[in-house]
Parts: sequence; structure tokens; C-alpha cells
Amino acid sequence: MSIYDTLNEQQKKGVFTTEGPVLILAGAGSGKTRVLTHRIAYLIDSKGVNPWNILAITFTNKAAGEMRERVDKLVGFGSESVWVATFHATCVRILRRYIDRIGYDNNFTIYDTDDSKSVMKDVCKKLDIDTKMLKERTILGAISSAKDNLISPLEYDSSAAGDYTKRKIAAAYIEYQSLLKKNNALDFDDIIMKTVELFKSCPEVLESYQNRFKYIMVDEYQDTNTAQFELIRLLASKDKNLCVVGDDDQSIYKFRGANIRNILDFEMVYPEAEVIKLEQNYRSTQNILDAANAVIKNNAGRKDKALWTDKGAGNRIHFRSFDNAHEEADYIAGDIRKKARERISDYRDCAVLYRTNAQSRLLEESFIGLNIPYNVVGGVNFYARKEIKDILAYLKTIDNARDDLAVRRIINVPKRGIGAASVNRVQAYADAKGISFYDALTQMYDTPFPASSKSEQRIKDFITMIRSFRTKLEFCTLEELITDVIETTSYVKELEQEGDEEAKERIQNIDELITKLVSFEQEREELGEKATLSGFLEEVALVADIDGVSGDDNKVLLMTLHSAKGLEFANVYLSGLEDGIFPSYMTINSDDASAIEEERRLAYVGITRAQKDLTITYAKQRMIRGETQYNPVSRFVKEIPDKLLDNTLSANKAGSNTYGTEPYNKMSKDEYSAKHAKDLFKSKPYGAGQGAKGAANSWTAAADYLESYNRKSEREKLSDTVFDKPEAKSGATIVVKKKLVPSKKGAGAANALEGITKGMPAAAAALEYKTGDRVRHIKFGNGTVLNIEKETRDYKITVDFDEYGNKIMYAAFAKLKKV
DNA sequence: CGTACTAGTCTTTTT
DNA sequence: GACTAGTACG
Repeated sequence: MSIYDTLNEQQKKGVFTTEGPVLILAGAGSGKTRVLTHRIAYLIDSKGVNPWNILAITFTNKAAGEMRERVDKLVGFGSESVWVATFHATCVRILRRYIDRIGYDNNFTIYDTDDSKSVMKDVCKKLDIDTKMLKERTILGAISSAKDNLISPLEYDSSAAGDYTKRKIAAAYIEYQSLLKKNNALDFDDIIMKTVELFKSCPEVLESYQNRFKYIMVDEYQDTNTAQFELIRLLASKDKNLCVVGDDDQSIYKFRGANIRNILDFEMVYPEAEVIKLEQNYRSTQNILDAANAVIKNNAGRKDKALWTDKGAGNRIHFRSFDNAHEEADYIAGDIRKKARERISDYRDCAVLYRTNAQSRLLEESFIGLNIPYNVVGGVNFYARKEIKDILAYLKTIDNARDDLAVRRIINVPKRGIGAASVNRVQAYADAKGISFYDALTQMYDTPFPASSKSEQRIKDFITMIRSFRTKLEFCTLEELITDVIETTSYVKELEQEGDEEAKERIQNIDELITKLVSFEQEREELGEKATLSGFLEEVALVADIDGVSGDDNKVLLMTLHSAKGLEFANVYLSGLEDGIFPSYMTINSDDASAIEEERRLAYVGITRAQKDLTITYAKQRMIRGETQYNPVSRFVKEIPDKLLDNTLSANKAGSNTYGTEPYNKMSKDEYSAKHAKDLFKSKPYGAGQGAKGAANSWTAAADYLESYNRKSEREKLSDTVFDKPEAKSGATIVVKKKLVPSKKGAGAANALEGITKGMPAAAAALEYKTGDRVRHIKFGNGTVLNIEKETRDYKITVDFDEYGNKIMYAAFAKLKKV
């Protein structure tokens, strides 16, 4: 009995085909990680390959960690020498050793998206680029995709001739890159691109890695971009023992530069490649797979394959539709609680997936309401929080004096009276002399002479402080250093004085950062290495949201469909399946027909996350960015045959023609939404529970629609009716007025109006609670209403919260719920 | 120099 | 609705 006996024939082929290029097309849930880990074991145990000669590359730290763990179990001795890491971590390791050969310092810092944006701001200012016409994001996006495609600033510039915008971007790219270099910093894309550059300009470095990595494996190959492809191609070009694993149907990162051709054309690049298909799925029931297959088959130009399972048909897919997103969220939370109470599933076996991060909020409210433990993956990255970035900027300043961005970030944080004027003076000096900000600071102020002014003294103090931290770095542990930084700067002390909930949260985050630093230090010590500050900063720069997710806690997971790739759950809820949300407006209206195919692959990924039960939900009405939208059922739901659903479209109210089940094409968001708003108002007045602003926005949408179709008289009627109503002093009307008057939008949809005017006074007049009632707030929990005060725009509510004490808040924003 | 308020933007997805 | 950058004012 060997460890390979449990593999199926195709999987065995993948494991035993060790020489030459191999393409493993692995459908969802077909055991690709098993194949990769067993392959590594086989190379070491049976082929006598030195673990040192094996490289396995993944996209996320989480995937790398899991692979490492499984390899350790299978291999035993020597497995720690196998190089298992993400693309970015691999490249950073190489660059730390050799980047000085292409003109950077080996202790370079890594800039995150925020950092890149501040640099770009400086660039735009310097080059006089009007950021109203050409946004920083747009420029950064263009630069990022240039780097993904290995296009240098100069190459970009020479291809830009004649195109005004492109030339501006080219100039920005050149300046941006030279600023990064001056700061001794790399952005995310540079990490890959500079490694390729290094390999191309230093053949001896490339050769040393080619000799080391005799066997290379790449996971999630469908997500590689051109730069990553080139990196792998270079590394593998000597022995060509390259095994790539992927699924073209799960390619969902085009926006990040992933090139699906890398996997589709693998056999053209490597004609001798062995192609192995894994089509048996070990994860899901046949009904779920049939649904997934039915959806994905609508895509053209994919590698032909079909998933199958020897599991039974299983339950049909649950399809539910709701009047609004609140009801949708309540249903999902309720259903999960039911499963947990009846001991059908633990919380940890449930995941709710959605298209955009913003959709998590309503779900969270419902989960809090029912006391269900949950975790949201993603959203605001821990390391992107202000307080964390501040502390890290101190550490970066101590570690790498050339990082201007970090120094400028903290020179006056916490406030120490060094203002914009001083900063600008120093920056001007630095620019004139072509030196770093910190060097300018020391040259100007680090003199033996006593300070001639208060502000000068403050700067002198700052320099002394940084210098003492640097000394400390040499003698103390990292833990002592970070505690010293926090103490000396009084960072936490200031937060304590603020004392509010937000400040408490920030302090907790800082504590968590210290914990992370301490455990980093311990880990390194256990490995017998010295924990360096640069090492910590580097690890921190390369973490992804999904990395911190573990199945240890018994909690429901909420995340985007993108984050869910690679995971599986007994119960999966796909929420917000509406044309306009998923697929998104952007892709529906895109000129590029392949955009919708990428969304469909995302749907395929979502469906195939489910092992046992898949629930798909749809809400007729949903608030997006403070704007109410009405969308039809997602076209992807319609691609699933009725017989696989427990609640078919035609039998479902949501699917009836009243709300327009036809997917729409090339229609503006407002136009579309207004059309459906009208339908909805016709059948049902605007609900009293809806916020005033929601009503107003729906009205605006309806009005916009009518305006665009020149239905002037209807619009005027709408407007007149609103202001004729004596009770129209409600918050809603005020909001409508505000929107209406400046934009001179006159009149509108009679149908829509009827519903709105009925609903609006109700919305503002009828608070569902009164003084003395118990209410619940999403953040502060339960409390008692002490006082309600009517103001012109809204109600001012005083609540005594059980845990947080007295708070005064406005009804429209607090969204208190009676309990 | 620091603060408080306002206007504008955002969101499709992220290593 | 949330956040941020920019501005006017003390």
C-alpha cells in the first residue's frame, strides 16, 4: 500500500509524469493540490530528487502554507528544503540578494497601493497633470498593466506618440519610476518585473537559479500574467521540467493582468507538453456540478471538459427571491441559524459569497441581529488601516532612511508642530540637492548650533528620536523597539485620551500589530534565524486578506467570489444574483464581449464552492452607494436548467414579467433602474421602512429616465405633486428638494410619484420606536430610547446603550431597530 | 499651525 | 452611505 494508491488514474499520471513540460487541466474540486503535493513526494522519495531542487509557486500565502503543510506530512525528512512560496515572496527573496546588480539597494521597501497613490499625487503635481481630467487611479492602472506586460517607461513612451493621454501617462510613468527608485522602493508589479529584468541583465544570476530549480510547479496557472509567465519561462528554460496546474474556467483575474492565453496556449509554447485532464470532482453533488456545467458552457473558447462525480444527485439548488436586500440578508442569516440549531451544519460549514465588498454590510447587520458568529474576509485590509500604517511608517523610517514617503507620513504624527510649511521647505531643499527627504532634514537641522526657533527645535528633536530608535534596533529585540516607538511618540496615549469607540479599536489594532511582530520574532528564532526589521516589513507588505482565514473558528465566512476561489463549504449562499450586480453593469455595458465571460467564470467558481447545498438569492430592490436600484434576475440563474432548481424562475414572483426578467443590454443604470422603479411603484407603494434618501434617489432615477425620454409633462406633474402635499415637510421631501432645485430637474413619472409620495411622509413620520422603547444599533448593540426630538430634517434620538452609554444620533443614519 | 466643515468620489474584483 | 481631499477660518 503506497500513498499513491488512493489517486485516480489521471491523478497518477499527473504525479508520475515528472520530466518535461506538463499541463494539468484541473477542474474545480478535482484534487489538484493532492496531485501537486504527491508529485513533490514522488520526486523526492522515488526519483531521488533533492528537495532543494524543487520550486512550487502559488498566488496566496494561504495556498503556499497549505501546500507546505501537506508536503511536510507526505515527505517527512527534507521537506523543509522544498521552496514553496508565492510569486511575490519568491521574487522578493531573489531581489533581496541580487537587486543591487540593477541599481537598487538590497534593503528596498515595498509600496502598497496607498503608497503608490501618494507618489502618483506628487508626480501629477510636479508634471502639472490635471487630475480631474486624468485621475491618479487611471494612470496607476495604466502603469500597472504596462508592468504586468513588462513594458518599461521608455518603451511605453515610444509607443505613445500621437496619443495625448498616453503621452501624459508615459511622462507620469517615467517620473513615478524615478521617484520609486530614489526612495529605494518597489511597488507590487515591480517585484515581478524587476526580477525578470534582473534575470535578463545578469545571466549568471539566472543560471544559478536554473541550476537550483530543476523541477518547477505552478499552481493556479490560469491567473498568471505576462511577467509571471516570462519569469517561469526563464527559470524553466534549461531543464524544462515545468508542471503547471490550472483551470481556464476559473480565470477571474483579468483585471489584474492575468492572461488566459498562458494556459490556453501552453501547448503551443511547449509542443512536447503532456496534457492531463482531471475531470472527476470529489467535492460537490451532481446537481451542483450540472448547474456549474450548464452555466460555463455558454462561454466560447474554453478547453473542452466536463466535471462529473460518483456522488448522488443530492439536493436541488435552492433559489429564493426577495423584495429587497434586507429580506435577502435576513433569510440567509435565518437559514444558517436554522441549520446550526437543527445540527445540520456548523457555522463554519457555511459561507456567503457576493460580488462586491459593499454587499457585506447588510448581511453583517442580519448576522448581528441573530447573534450568529461570522467573519468578513477582505474589505479594509488590516495593514491599510491608518494607525497600522503610521506605526509601520516609523519602522520603515528606522529601517530605510531613503523611504521619503514613510518619513513624511510620520514627521508630524502624532502632532508635534512640524507643519506643511516646514515639510515643503525641506522637500524643496531635497529636490534641489537631489537627496532624500531625511538626508535633507539632517543636513538642514542636524547641526551643532542651537535651534533659533521653536519649530527648528522640534525638528531637531525628531531627528534625535529617530536616531535613538536606530541605535536601539542594533541592541534590542524588535518587540522592545516597537514598544519604545509607541511609548516615545505617545501614539497610544493620544488615542487613549480621545477615548471614543474608534480610538479603542485603533489601540486594539496596534496591540494586534505588536502580537504579530512578537510571533514573527519567535518564529524566526525557532528557525535559528535572526528576526530582522526588514524581514518583518516585507512579510507584512505581502499579506493578502485571505491569508488570515482559517477554519478554526466556528464562524460563518462572508467574502467576495474572488476571495472564495480555492475554498469549499458544505453550504454556500450566492447572494445578489442580479443583472447589474452580478454580472456587473460594467461588464454588461462593456464593448468587450469577453468581459461577461469572465463574470460567468466567476459564477462557475461560486457554484463549485458548494459541497452539499447551494442557495442562490435575488433581491428586487437594493441600495447601492445610497441609490436604490431595481434589477432583474441574473442571466446566470437563467442559464441553470429549471429542473435543477427547487423553485423555478417562472413559478417565482421575482421572475414574473412585472419586474422584467429580460436581461437588458446597453441601457444606462439610471434608465434601467427607473424603468423597474416604475413597475414596482405601480404594484406597491414605496415602503414606509425605507429611508428618505432611498425614496429621493428612486425618484431622481425615475425623473432622469423621463427626462432622457423627453416626457416633460409627466416630470412636471411629479414635481408639483410633491410640493403640493401639505405633509410634504418630511425629510424625504427635503432631500428631494435638495436634489431637485440645484439640478433644475422639473417633473416626472406619475406612477413613481404616487408610490413615493405615499411612502415618503410615512418614512419620516413613523419611527418604529418611541421614548422608553428598547432598540438595537449595528455597532453599539442594545439600548433604551431616552428622548426623541424632531428637527427640520430628521429626528434626533438619544439612546442609553447598555454597553456604550448615552449617544445622540439622527434617526435616518442610526437605523435603530426596535427589539 | 490646526481645526471644522464641505464637496466630490466611490466600488467590480486584489497579489 | 462612507471616506477623503480640499478649503476657509480661528
